[in-house]
Amino acid sequence: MGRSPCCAKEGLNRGAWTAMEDKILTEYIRVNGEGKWRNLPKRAGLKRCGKSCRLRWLNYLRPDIKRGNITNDEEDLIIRLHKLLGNRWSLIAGRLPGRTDNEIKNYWNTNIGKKFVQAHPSPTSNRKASNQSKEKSQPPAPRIGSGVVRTKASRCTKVFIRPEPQNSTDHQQLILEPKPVLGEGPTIHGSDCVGAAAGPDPLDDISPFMISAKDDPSDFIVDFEMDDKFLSDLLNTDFTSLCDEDVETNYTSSSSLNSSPTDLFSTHDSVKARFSEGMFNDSDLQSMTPLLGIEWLPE
DNA sequence: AAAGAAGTCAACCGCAATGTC
DNA sequence: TGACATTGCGGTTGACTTCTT
Repeated sequence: MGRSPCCAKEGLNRGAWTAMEDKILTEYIRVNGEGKWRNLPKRAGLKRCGKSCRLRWLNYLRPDIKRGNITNDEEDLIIRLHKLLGNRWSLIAGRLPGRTDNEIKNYWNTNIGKKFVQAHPSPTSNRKASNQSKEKSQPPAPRIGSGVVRTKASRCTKVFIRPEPQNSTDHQQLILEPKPVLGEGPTIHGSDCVGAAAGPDPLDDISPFMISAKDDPSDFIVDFEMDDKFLSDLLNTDFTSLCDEDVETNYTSSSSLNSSPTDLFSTHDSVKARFSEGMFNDSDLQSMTPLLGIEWLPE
């Protein structure tokens, strides 16, 4: 009973891939396409686990992988997306063409996270170097109750067409009939809506790589209901600057002593979380919109 | 120059979501 | 509807490289 292992472990190669293995895998996928990872090693003649093949392809061999350093624009986008999505690296990577979730995860853990610790040193960050070395691979403490906007909505209620993405104050709101997302990707129901929005999705609004609606009329923003409030509102905030304010606020409170750097990094997350949890009524929400730097859109 | 510390990143692991029968 | 298969994801590890003393 129970789950069978993804592959038999006996006789399989592990560790770094050789150039020959890369070539075999690349050639096989070029001819047969991606998928069927479980059977791929046998068919391709590789002594590798299917999962390993998939990972190697996705993170290294894919032709559209972008090599080289993360640019400042990309870093800024990663920060903003992480602010919004938390450690959902695949979603973040989806906004950075050519970058993989593994690459972004590594970059975050080795660069960005460290920068924030240095920029906002906390009492808990003054650990001895020896402790840091032991904990260097430890992930940030789970952000229990963090307010990362979970976009896992149950239904799509409205669609926004935003003529000028940069202008957050006078965007035109067109309310259309909800419609399922067709084509690739999961459906809206019971799925992660950010991932579900194949192609255009709410995050387009903060991506420097986006195609504007002016250029592509099909680039509309699907906005998911969060107890009458909408993700697009939150997306208009400058999360990075909010973060700085939030850090200061957190340091003045005694509770911050037990906070990890990533706790402090979570800007107004608790407020945003309550949006999705329905803990605020309309008047609460309206009064808080200046704090969040968002605009109240009356129904 | 050598040794240890620290940083980087590819790869692995386990789990959950989803698909299929 | 449940069991199993498949896929995808995030966390973690460990080998290798670079830096510091």
